Amino acid sequence: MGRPMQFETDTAVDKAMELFWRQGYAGTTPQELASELGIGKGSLYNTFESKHALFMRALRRYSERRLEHLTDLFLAPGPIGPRLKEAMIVLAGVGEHQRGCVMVNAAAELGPADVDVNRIADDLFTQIEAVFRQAIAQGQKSGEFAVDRVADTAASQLLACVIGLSVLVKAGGPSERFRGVIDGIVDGL
Amino acid sequence: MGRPMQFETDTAVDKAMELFWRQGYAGTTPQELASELGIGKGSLYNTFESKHALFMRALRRYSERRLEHLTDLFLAPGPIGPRLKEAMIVLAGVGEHQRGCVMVNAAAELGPADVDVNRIADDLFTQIEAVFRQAIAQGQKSGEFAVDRVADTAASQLLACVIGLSVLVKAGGPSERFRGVIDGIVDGL
DNA sequence: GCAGTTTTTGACCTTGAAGTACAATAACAT
DNA sequence: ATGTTATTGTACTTCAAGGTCAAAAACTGC
Repeated sequence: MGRPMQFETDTAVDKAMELFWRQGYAGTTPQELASELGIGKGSLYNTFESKHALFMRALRRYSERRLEHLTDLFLAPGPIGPRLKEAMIVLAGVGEHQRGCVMVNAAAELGPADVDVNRIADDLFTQIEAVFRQAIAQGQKSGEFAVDRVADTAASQLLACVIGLSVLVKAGGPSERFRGVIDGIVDGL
Repeated sequence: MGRPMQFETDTAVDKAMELFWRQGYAGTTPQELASELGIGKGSLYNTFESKHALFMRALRRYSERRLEHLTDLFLAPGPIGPRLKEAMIVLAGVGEHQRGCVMVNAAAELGPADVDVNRIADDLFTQIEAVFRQAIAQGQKSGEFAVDRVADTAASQLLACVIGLSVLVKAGGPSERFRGVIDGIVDGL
């Protein structure tokens, strides 16, 4: 059957994601990736078609992770407000050492110039927005939130806010303030 | 006294800003810059120390522009709400062909890895936030906005929202939705 | 243990980005 | 017209990013 692979592909993708997260796409070299994954550059290109392909794979993995986490939160019992706040804190990367959100970084760095990446980012944003919308609707039904707001627009607001916070987090600043913003916006629902 | 310069430095910085805006920092080559400015690479490096220096200069110029515009809006007469909305639309680049905001792009692309750029970005964000805070306070004093919100936190919210919108604008999407978000958040003040 | 197969490795190659040097050129003062 | 000084852009250097490849290594079946 030939020589078995000396490393797990999934683990490698995770590590790559971590590096891209910290350094961005252009700021990360194949050599650095190989070192980080503990493999040779040849293996890297043998396993992943290109740096770009690996990047997209890392982004997709990130999306899955985030959506999984969101779904879990959404299924949990109890008032929805605190869970919304928690979700926003995690998504924006508040308290997570100035990394922000990989997807936001990717969207801002590559933007429309890279249609593939752009599409992945857009998908994630859209799905997060949908989860927010459901959460808001649920909170309105249970009486936790006021019903005088359009869930749709409010969800977009939350999304924009989370994305903005992730940029501010990356630029650096007190977590206190960021939590305050999240509290304020969710308490206002 | 020797030969005078054949191009205006300020105009050149403006054009460079335009290019960086569209293509990002890493995505823009010195050759492209020279072509865009209509000069040779030699002149480029003779006038600006390096690509990085030119980039920072373009970012500073962008900051000045934006703050100037904000100040103008703030000094204008009439209700503050519409002006706030207008400011947010301009800052986020709504309806401006998927470019978003250069500073947000720069902060997300280079992040904490580039302390100089990071500082410029942080400065602009802080100043925009301050203007928002003043505007909100003014609106509260005039009775246009409710007084039950802390102007400080609300300003941070607006800032986060604007930044997030600029990312969403860059990723592409209907301007309609973005205007709706802005209307919603300002009308809720 | 040998054939056949797949993976690993690091040296190697190609390309283009970033920056430098300089000869030619242009504008000024006198 | 002439000397002087600054500007210009081509050509060149350097360096590393991104990717390839041949040879060695690790496995399976016979």
